[in-house]
Amino acid sequence: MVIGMLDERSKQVLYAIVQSYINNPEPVGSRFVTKAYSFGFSPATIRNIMADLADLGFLNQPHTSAGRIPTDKGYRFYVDSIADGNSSRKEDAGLEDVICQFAKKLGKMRTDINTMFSEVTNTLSATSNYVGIAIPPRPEKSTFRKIDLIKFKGDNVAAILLTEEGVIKNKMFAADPGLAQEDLNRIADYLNAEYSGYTLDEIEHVLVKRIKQEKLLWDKLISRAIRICEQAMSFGEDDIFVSGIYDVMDLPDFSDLSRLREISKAIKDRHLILRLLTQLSDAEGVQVIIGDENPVAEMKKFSIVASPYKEGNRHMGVIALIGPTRMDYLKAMYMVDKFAKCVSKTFD
Amino acid sequence: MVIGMLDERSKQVLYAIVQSYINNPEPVGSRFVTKAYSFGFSPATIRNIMADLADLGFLNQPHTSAGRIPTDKGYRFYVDSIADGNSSRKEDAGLEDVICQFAKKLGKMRTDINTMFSEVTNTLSATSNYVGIAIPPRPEKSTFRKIDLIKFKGDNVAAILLTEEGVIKNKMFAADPGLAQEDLNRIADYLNAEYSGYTLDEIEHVLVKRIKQEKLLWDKLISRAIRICEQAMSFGEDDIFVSGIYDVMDLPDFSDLSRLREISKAIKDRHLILRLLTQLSDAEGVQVIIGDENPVAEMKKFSIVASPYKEGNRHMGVIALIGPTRMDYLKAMYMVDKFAKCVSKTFD
DNA sequence: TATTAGCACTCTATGGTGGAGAGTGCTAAA
DNA sequence: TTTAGCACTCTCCACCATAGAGTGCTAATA
Repeated sequence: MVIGMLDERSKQVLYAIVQSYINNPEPVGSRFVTKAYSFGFSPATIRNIMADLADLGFLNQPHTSAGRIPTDKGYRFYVDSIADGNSSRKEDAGLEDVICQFAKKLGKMRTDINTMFSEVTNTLSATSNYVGIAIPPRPEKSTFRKIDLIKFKGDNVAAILLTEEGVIKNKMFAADPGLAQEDLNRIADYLNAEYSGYTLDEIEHVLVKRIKQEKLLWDKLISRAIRICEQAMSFGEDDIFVSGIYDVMDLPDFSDLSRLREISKAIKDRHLILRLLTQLSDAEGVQVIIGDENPVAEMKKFSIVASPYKEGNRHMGVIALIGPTRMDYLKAMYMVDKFAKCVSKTFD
Repeated sequence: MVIGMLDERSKQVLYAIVQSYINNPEPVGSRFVTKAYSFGFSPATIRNIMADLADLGFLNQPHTSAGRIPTDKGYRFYVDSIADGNSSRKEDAGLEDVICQFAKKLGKMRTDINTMFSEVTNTLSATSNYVGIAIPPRPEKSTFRKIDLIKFKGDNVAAILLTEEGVIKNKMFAADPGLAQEDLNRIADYLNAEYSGYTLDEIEHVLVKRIKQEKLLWDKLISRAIRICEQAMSFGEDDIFVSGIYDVMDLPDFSDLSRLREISKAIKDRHLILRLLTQLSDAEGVQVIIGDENPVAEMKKFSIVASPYKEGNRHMGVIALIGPTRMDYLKAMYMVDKFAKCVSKTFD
């Protein structure tokens, strides 16, 4: 069942069929293959090859007298061929243009990271018609820049945190009663002076350690201060950026509602996506997960094309596209790759 | 064409038909009306009444031999009847429960305003199956609490602004080269000391005035500082919170893709919604816009139920539901009203 | 005069039929 | 090894007939 089993001719036919099906989602017949791609063979020969490919599990038949459509394994072959450099991407001036425009825009844009990432996913999904996803730099991994603690009515305290990377997070929590704004200022000053330059991970580590020490010391005042520090610095799950449910409706693959329901169900649970994609964030270059290869049950009918972006050598997050298994992998991989590189560049 | 034209009996029949159609979206026949609602009349009589109602434009016939469905005008009658207090809302324990739970949750929740509003729209859309929308307090109208200016690489400056109401906004902009963090600190201190308690509107007013004055004075340093103030304080269009495209797919009204496309197109343009709903924010109580009544062309096939929320007597923003014209207006109006009141309460 | 029973009529929805078309697999010939 | 030919299968679509729901109208009724 290895690709090695296929001779050159079979590979070409398989590649052609997958490509054709990606171009328009209709079962591919032997006659069509001979016509559209001029191998020097008759439909009958192609039929034999196709029968073999079906036996090997690369192709499927919706019913006896229909053409063939690729299986997930077929798509996998296609993607691997692309990755091996056999891609013959026809120049798409429009696409180049979009990417070029986007790169310029990112270069000029002076905004916080949130705006940037929603720009990324919007452009991604609008030009690909797939669902664009971006995972911003994990706050725990990013370096502390500044924190503000501000008192609100009813002993509530707002903490606003800014990282070196431009991530701004905020939360509100209830503090001990009777805490004055000056106390908060002192605590904030302390944090800003002491911990600037550390990653949030490291800071939390230190704080937890100090809380333990302090238990022994039993100093009420310091205890209170440290507790507040801890609360102020611990931010929940990060947002992830998703866009393109609207765009995906234009695809023939989602021309019936049930499929649309499935994909929206799949992307509704952001934890799932977060977990899945963060696993990919340590890998190098563009990754592709095709249909059934996906460990997440809800996504076994879709494909994911993802690439990490980096600051220098540090892997920060992931940019991805989710679409039907009948995805234009060539385009998707190209786009995700370019976009990830654009984002990496803005971090340097 | 006034409702006054209808006698009591016609009104009852119309009300019954609209209610029935809202309950399940099938054309309502005369036979059904007599059976389900026990007026003391035969189908033939009801038929006459229905024919009259159709002539007056309250009902429509999909085709000659089908029952009647309400027109927008029919729904308008229904909504007005509800507003007149003729509503006979049957107790829905589940709904009461959701609202009660939600009120408790809001009371306990110590979060920033963003989290609160996404909570609001999520709950709204999940329990109604319509699209939930919230417009947070307009930042220009809210009172300035604190600003932070922080220098980033390449002369970029991050401005983080906090209002009395708990709105946190941030932006990044390019400042004059060579501006040190201390300068920014001084500017921020000045703003915080001088303008705390003013609304952002007022502050901008003052700043613009000072810029004009300063043109005469021609003092470079002050000029620079004021310019930065202005940039730092001017925040773009506000976010609006939208959720429930997923939920809307469960409605029979959107069982075909084209309708789904339409509504997603309609809510995609947030400026449009923002403009539309802010117009409603000065009104009192729950407002209903039905189908064709909507000035926005893209929304003429949908209905909007909206209510402003307030801090004290000041109108802050709007909470709304968008759904098909065949909406459960009774439920939607009830929910939007309650939710708006909940939100108002948390501001006090 | 208002209401109702009866009835013919209209339109939709459903299910069955048959033919066209597309594509296959197999066999036998080149 | 490749190809032409052919029987076979399955889908799609148009067509038709029928059942059913609901109407509008008319004439009878209270």
